[in-house]
Amino acid sequence: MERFERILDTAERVFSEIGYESATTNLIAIQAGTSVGSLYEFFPNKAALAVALAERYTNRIGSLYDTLIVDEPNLAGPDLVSRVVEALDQFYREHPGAVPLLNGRLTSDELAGAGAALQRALVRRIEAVLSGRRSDVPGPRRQLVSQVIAEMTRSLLVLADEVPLHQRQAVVREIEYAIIGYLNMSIAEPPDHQAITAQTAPTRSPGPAKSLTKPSPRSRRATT
Amino acid sequence: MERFERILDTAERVFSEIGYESATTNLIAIQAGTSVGSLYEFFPNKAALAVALAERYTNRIGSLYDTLIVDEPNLAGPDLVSRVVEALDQFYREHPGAVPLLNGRLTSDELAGAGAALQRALVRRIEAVLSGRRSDVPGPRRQLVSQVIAEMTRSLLVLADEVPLHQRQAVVREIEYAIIGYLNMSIAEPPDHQAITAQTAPTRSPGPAKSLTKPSPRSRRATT
DNA sequence: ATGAAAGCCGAGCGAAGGCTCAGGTTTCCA
DNA sequence: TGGAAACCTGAGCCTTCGCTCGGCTTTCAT
Repeated sequence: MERFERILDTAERVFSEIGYESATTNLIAIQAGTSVGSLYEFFPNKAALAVALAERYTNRIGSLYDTLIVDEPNLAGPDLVSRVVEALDQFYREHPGAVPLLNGRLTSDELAGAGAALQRALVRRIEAVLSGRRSDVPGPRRQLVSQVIAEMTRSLLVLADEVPLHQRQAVVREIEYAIIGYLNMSIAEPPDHQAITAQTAPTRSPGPAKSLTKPSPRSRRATT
Repeated sequence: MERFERILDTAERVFSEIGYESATTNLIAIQAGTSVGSLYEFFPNKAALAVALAERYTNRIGSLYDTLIVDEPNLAGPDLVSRVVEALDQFYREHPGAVPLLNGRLTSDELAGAGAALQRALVRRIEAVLSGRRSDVPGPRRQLVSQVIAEMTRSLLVLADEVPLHQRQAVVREIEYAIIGYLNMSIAEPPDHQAITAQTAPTRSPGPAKSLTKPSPRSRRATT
């Protein structure tokens, strides 16, 4: 195996085991069966290790999306959401180091940028799907909705990752409900042919805002 | 002003300006018009500053929730969501330091615990509201749903905080749609009288999973 | 006025760890 | 086999803070 790859894989393991901050370049080098000196032949500094890792993850996740999204232009929305969310969950299960690295649980500097890059890449892909399927929704709004979906997915997958293992699948399912529910609420099919023409954010239109989720009268408690 | 308070307020400002990691205890002391020595009279170490700050924020946000939630047992769901989300948004606008401090954009150790404590407190409150209003939903599921709502709120408020100022309000509105949409999807009123009796997670029930969000046939693109 | 107790100060100690570079080892051609 | 170029090594340099502590200043009772 190439030295470069071996160092990077070791860094992945060490970071995921003890965290980026606690990991020392010396430890990574030794665990990789080499020395700090050699490590610094390949990586100009410690952060570069994390950045390289983040890029590797980002590329893989990007491909994942492309496989799932581009290849299935006819899949129903909810099914597509399920697929993508479950694939991402699987990816994070297989690469536990990716969660803290890409989702900012570590100090700022160049690392924050790596996580942000992944988010941007995903937002772009979600936006592409939305454009293809819901051209009735104005562009700027599609972008906003894509950002929100990407963020919901990211943060709820982190939650799934933190929750006890036997609850993980349940949380993942909730992510799907959350995304579908949000889509229904925010860019529901126009009531009549093409009613929605508002700009970025329809001042109050999308949600009928009926007293959904309100208790049925009979079950209301006598509080007071 | 008490020395203790002045130091804490200065720490709040310095942390929010240059971040927890970059902030040195010397700088905080000097900016507070005192010396490191005195700072360490009040706080046993640097982390204690952040923890004290986090506790102050947590208490205030807790009260905020209580004011909004406990006092309004009859408000319709969507209106309650609006209120809470907008109040939280306002709080974060007024206390920019609270966002990174409570939402983990900083290194682990005792700080992670502070953010987690806030989340737990909020989950508990959301769960209380849900219990009062939707006693038809099984307890464990209410807890899961509460966790998801708390997490959505947290992460999307962070997004609102990162987005250009003129988009902030739009993102906040999306948070409301997301929560309402999720509630509709995950714990919709039982179709008939009380159909849902499943345990933690109804294997596939909540979402009708019809092809919502699918394009109307006419607008489907010709992507091969 | 005086002494001592309480409070405050900040130079600098010590630990941690990222990174360097002088020297050692290996490779490989002649 | 000689030798030199390429490669590898890790002891330790050097910087950066968190935190301490010996001494200075203020306060206040006598």
